[in-house]
Amino acid sequence: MNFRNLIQFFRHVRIRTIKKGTIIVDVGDTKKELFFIRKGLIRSYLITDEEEEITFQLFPESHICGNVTAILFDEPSRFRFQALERSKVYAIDYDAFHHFAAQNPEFSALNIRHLSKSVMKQAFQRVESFVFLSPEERYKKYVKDYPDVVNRAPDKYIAHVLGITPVSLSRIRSRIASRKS
Amino acid sequence: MNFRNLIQFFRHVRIRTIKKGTIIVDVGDTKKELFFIRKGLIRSYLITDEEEEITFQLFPESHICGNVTAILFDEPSRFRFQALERSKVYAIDYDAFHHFAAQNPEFSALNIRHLSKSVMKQAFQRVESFVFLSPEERYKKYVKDYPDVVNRAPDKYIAHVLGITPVSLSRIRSRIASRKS
DNA sequence: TCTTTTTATTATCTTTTGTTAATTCCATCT
DNA sequence: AGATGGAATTAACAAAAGATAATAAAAAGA
Repeated sequence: MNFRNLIQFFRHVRIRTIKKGTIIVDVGDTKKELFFIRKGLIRSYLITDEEEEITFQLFPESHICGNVTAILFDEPSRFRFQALERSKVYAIDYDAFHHFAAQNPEFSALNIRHLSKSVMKQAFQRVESFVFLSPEERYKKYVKDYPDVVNRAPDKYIAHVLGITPVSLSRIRSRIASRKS
Repeated sequence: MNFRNLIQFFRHVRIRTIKKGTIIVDVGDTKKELFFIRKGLIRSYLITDEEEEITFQLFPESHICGNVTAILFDEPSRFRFQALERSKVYAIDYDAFHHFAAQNPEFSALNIRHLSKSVMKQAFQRVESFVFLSPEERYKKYVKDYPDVVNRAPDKYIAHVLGITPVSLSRIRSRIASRKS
């Protein structure tokens, strides 16, 4: 990659430091923005009619999150994305970056097809975990796959990600613990 | 689209008629093949260690199915794809088609980015249905989204797609029916 | 540090699901 | 039409999950 390209690259990728609690994508946002998480933890969630927040996903280091609804379906975001920790991310404007990456093959490792693959892989594995595993097995798999996230995010968030209630997750945990002794 | 392109197009897209019961992708297959379903119904499933078949997904008309595992992750298929009805499909060799489509912008409506989008949209919506909906609500949504599939595929397949047992699905159905009267 | 607030656990009760098996229903085949 | 096999329903029981509330523990803020 030459110097010219490097400059071009950084025109599309901004480094952002995000304070804990900051909302980086809000419900209704149409901006096609992607975030590569270098440090920190982001959660996506939506607010039900009963004003309850339901966490949909948690994104730790080296994961990609963003306004997928806008990027893929041209619809405003139904989710809100919030930093659970002080985070550092690469903020990427999808359209500009995509256009740029298409003209610069050396960005294949970062290009949009690779991004979609990683996003898709996650989505597929998640569907599989719902179809093939019980809630308890799902929790165990999550702990195995994201050991750090489990220690950094509140259980109530983890529970919703797994499709169960926080109370149920607490019971699953105590069940596992009691079986080990 | 000119005549030359049309010929090129059909070099990569084969029209296949599939007899009921035929397996079009088997466990272990590495061939990167996609199928656009023109007529019929395909199911994907895997076989557990206890020799039990668990249906993962059902694909009716105008849906796309195929060896996504091979295409996205370069891994052999863990699923088997079988025709539940006599079906007609467009069979597409992914690599060849992708290469061809990249050079022919007029195929944008059929190109691989559009295919991935549709596949992704489904995966996302499915994850959401597991996170935000109860089994009963999930079933209702499935009936709404795929009314024809519900009438054409056995309940035991639908149940696994929804992440529940056939017995539980039967109870949900009778529950809904009794509430209506 | 002490207070306040949020989160996690536990308890109680109700509802739902899983499991297994029996029974009924339905489609297919000869 | 009658027999056969698979699918759906129902039953019975155990296990798990949802809902709500009370309590304990932990985290955040002053």
